[in-house]
Amino acid sequence: MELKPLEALKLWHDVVLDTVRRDVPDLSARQLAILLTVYLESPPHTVRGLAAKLKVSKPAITRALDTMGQKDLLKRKRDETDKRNVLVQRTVNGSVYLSELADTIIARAQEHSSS
Amino acid sequence: MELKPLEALKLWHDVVLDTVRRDVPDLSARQLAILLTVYLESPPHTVRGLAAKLKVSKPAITRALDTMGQKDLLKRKRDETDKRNVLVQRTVNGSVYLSELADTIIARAQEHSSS
DNA sequence: CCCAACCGTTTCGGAGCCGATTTAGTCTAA
DNA sequence: TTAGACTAAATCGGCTCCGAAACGGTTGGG
Repeated sequence: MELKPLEALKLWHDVVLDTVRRDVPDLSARQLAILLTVYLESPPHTVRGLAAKLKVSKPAITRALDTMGQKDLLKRKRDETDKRNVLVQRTVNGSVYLSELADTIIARAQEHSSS
Repeated sequence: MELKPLEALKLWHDVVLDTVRRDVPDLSARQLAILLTVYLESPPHTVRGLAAKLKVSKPAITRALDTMGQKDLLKRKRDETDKRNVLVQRTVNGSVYLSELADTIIARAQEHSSS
């Protein structure tokens, strides 16, 4: 995939504009980073691990999991082999959300390549 | 530019992760949308126009201009032909910021195309 | 001349997120 | 068995942002 600076920014502009406009559900950059990490990288995903990866505090991860859990984009599960850990797992709803995001990105990317 | 769903999400993941980690300067999705609109679309840009485009309230735009003005990413200018209007204009600093964002996107995109 | 319409900003109460610290539960090694 | 290490979650005060409504300044038509 080759991309020139102006094309890259236009792509970013269109997609960000889309996500801002359809206000439901509005995820912060941090929340989106968590969601994408859980769905794209290999498990297991713990609070501590995510905090280290994003370089933010653990409570920030816990709160993000709370809000995203309410929206059913992600779910918690106790690690039965070590009950101190919480494993972050995917949901059907979260898959749908990211699938739609991917569709948006692809659609916008094609618009720019054709122009 | 052709892009498969998984590649699109990986690209988004990497870039979002980059922006979350280097916390300075941290722009919300809304602020980034404003910044990109001002730099990519043809002027003039007014508060009212930006609010309509992003589908958010006018005070939200005013506040975003305050914070981004402090960071010297954007500047206000009174419209001399109609002093009710405020024109949003670009700055050198803002150009640099977006240029670096474009570099990040392009670098990540190339990584994925080579893999 | 004036008043209605328009502009961006400010005020207001409410909601959400922040990091640091504390709490409660679990595991492990001596 | 027990003390200490380690986990995630709960608490705390402080900060930022939110939209609705109110506000002052500007414009243009009647």
